Amino acid sequence: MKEILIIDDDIHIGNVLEELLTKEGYHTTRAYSGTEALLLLSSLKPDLVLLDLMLPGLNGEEVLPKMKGIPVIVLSAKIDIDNKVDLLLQGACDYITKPFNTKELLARIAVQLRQSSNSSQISILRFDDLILNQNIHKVLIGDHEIKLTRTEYAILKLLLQNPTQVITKSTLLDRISEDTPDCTESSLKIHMSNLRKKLREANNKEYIESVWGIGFKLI
Amino acid sequence: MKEILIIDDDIHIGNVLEELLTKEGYHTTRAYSGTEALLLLSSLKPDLVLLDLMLPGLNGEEVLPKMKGIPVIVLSAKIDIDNKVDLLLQGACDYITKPFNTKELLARIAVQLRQSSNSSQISILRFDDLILNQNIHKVLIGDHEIKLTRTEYAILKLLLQNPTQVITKSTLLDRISEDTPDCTESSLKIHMSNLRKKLREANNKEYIESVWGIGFKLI
DNA sequence: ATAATCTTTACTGTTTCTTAACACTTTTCT
DNA sequence: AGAAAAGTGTTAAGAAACAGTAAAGATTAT
Repeated sequence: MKEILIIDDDIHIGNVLEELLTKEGYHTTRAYSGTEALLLLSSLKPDLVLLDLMLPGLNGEEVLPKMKGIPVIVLSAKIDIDNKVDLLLQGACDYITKPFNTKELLARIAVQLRQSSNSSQISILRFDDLILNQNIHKVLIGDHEIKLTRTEYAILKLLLQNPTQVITKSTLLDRISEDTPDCTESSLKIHMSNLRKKLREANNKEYIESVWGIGFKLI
Repeated sequence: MKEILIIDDDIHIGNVLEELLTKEGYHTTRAYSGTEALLLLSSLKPDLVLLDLMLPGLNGEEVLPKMKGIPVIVLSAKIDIDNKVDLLLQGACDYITKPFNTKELLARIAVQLRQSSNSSQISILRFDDLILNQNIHKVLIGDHEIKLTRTEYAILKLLLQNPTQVITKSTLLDRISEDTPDCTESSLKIHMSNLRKKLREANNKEYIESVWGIGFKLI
């Protein structure tokens, strides 16, 4: 889920933004001053920043240069063109004047996130000491590589994407159908067995539990 | 020098834009219709496109999806928010309403060019002792030149752009479809074989590994 | 028109998938 | 409670899918 940092000292506008973005499926964090934003920045690694200009402490113009590598959309009531231009040249990715239209704001956020996601994201799934690296398409336990077939990999990936949740056999079949179109319940059973065997051989440990009559889950 | 393609049927506005951008140090090319723009697109490879919406022939909305990979700023007198939002979601990077402020236009152009140059427009790709120079369109191992066909070059380039990552056959086909429109999985196999052979002959070394059922990656 | 390149066809060997068979466990039915 | 039914876990083996290469015909560029 994409993380958006909202930097605005106006509680009301912040609330509106937070609700809007949450509804849209983003995760949000609030900062009420420039200094607070900078503190948050190191721990939280937001995918995008919404920056109000009029801030207590450090103002927006001073905060902007610190946001290297993260797309920043400036929100402000200021409508001075020169000011707008300066901000854009200093590193802001976009500029929206208040009051803003919510649809447009969401669209501009989507544009920025689209652009930043183009530049190679790493996707690694973990569970306990099990690591699945989707970029290089490898599974590791500790530093031991586990060689999986396409179907086994797809099954494990799905389980790792929903850790501790029970995945029903039918959703499993559904979701791996792209990789293995004519896998049935009876063949799934075999894949499961083979997958467990490989994991067991690597670590002498059980990772996958069966839920009787329903499906499987990680333990 | 950055190349900007101006797509606008209004001679006057086009002239203004051209003068403005030229003064600013850009090189510009004009297109007066959507169809003309598409024709130009293949030969000219602009760094950015300024797109007017009201065009004879293909209109702006129809042209937009064809501009994959090139940042597009839409210029228009239309101020309908929904329309604006649609365009942004369809792939436009920014939207400026006419009449526009020239400083702001220049700033927004600078932002887009800055962003696209950040996202890896490196013209020399390396992997181990393999060097692919996009400027002179050549591949070297050490100082030995490897003569590749267009398709082989496109395949190797894509692999080099994502070193150690697994590239699926389908994305491979997608991304080289510009160079080789009707390449299928079975012909890809042959290109792969030929490419490997050439690399092997040059260095007696394997660079490309197959990931069974998925695709390929550099090792 | 000639050469280069791309796709198709054909064939071999390998990997992976599914089916079938069987032992075993849990649930359900009477 | 005991038997039948349904579910699970493994093994082994044939079927299907995939990878790699060569050669020939089709297409494209020069």
